Amino acid sequence: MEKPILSESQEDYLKEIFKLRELNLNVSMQDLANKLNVKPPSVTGMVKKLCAMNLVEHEPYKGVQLTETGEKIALEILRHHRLLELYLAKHLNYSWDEIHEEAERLEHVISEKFEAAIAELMDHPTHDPHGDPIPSADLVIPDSPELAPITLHKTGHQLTISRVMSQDKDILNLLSRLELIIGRKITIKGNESTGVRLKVNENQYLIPHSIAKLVWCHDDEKAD
Amino acid sequence: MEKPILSESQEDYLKEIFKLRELNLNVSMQDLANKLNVKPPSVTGMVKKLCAMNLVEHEPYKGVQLTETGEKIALEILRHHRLLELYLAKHLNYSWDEIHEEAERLEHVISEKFEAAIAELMDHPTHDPHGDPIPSADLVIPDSPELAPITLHKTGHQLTISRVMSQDKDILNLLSRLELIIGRKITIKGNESTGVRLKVNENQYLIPHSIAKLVWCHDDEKAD
DNA sequence: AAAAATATTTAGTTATAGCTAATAATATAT
DNA sequence: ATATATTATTAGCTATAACTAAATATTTTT
Repeated sequence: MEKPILSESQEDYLKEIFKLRELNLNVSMQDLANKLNVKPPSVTGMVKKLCAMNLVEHEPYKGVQLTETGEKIALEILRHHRLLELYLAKHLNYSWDEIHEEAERLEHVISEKFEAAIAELMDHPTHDPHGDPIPSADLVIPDSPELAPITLHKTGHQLTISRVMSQDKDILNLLSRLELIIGRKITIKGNESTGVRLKVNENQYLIPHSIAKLVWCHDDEKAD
Repeated sequence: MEKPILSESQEDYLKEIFKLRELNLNVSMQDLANKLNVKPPSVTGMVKKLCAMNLVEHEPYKGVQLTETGEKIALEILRHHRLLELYLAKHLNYSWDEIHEEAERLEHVISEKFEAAIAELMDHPTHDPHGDPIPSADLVIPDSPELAPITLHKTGHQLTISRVMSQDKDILNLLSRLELIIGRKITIKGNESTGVRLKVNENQYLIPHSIAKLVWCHDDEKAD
């Protein structure tokens, strides 16, 4: 079965289904409509089309999921996106909060050649600047260390920030002003009703749970 | 007057009108249809739309031309395209014949930030790998030395290849196999009915006029 | 088990940008 | 000046991917 030619819109649907599936158990039409900024009837129409192309399967009220072919395509786009994000940051001096938008547009138009060229140039990286894993050229997602959001880690342990689950400019800006960036070592000082108290480079902050749960860390004191 | 938001298709129309205007005196609907690979009625429709947006002017049977605003946009796209071509060649190891296609897709989606970043990185270049002038950031086309196609130069004079008027893969491949590339010094040995006899690096070739007229040169023996 | 709330689909519309077939306008050649 | 050829437009169609309003199906709550 050769690779079908898809519109950018269709690629976005596949990508979103993949990303939502990683989080939730099932992906509703509503979920998709929200993420893609379209109305539910548009989703019905497109999902129907993708079903006919054997890229997704859909059981009403139970969820949408990708077929093997659909997943391959989603991973391809995700690889483009994440390679591009890293490339923009490393080679074109983009800041953390600028890379997502640009990659979002470029991911659909770069050729295999372009993909290979930047991957090569960066020595086949496995993670992008947000800590998201970059699917390999043969579309396998690399293993990541065992991660959990700050909110689920034990008080007192030293953690390494390894992934940030947001692409929102304002949130990313806030996090980088607080120095809560990939690779930074932090310690949880306390978990209060108003938020989590952190020690970061000798400073202490209280950050709300809504922010804390976006920051995923590795526990340096837990052998695994 | 702020910059209108255009579709990629509309950008392509403006770009083609600009490029054709550089060559011909007037640009017919047919010319546009040919270059853009669409049928004449599609051109009528789109030109009408662009007229309404004050980006082009059209007198039937006399030609289409860009307004000032239209030209600004065309130059912007051309700048994207040519910067990208050079960038792909210099930083991602693309060969001469591969850059055009990729740039054709990327030119519509890169941001001002991306444009500025690669321009900066390459130290604000004035010409792309085909010798085409790159409009400056404020959209002025840089001066080029006085150029003419090989077919119009004098026999015996030493010439420097400065611009190649084709984006066709096969032609570019042929030219690079003959070492007829930007910067190469050549001498015209004779002008025959079958073609032009050239000396290139100790070798001599006879190249057909159809190819010779695509290769534009500067006459090193003529002071200007 | 019925009512209410939520989720999904259907029906019909819009905009963009192409297309073909046929017509009209202009330019060129006899 | 008339006929022919060329160029351009009109009318009407197609596909994609959105949309709204209304209807239907399912799940959840009471």
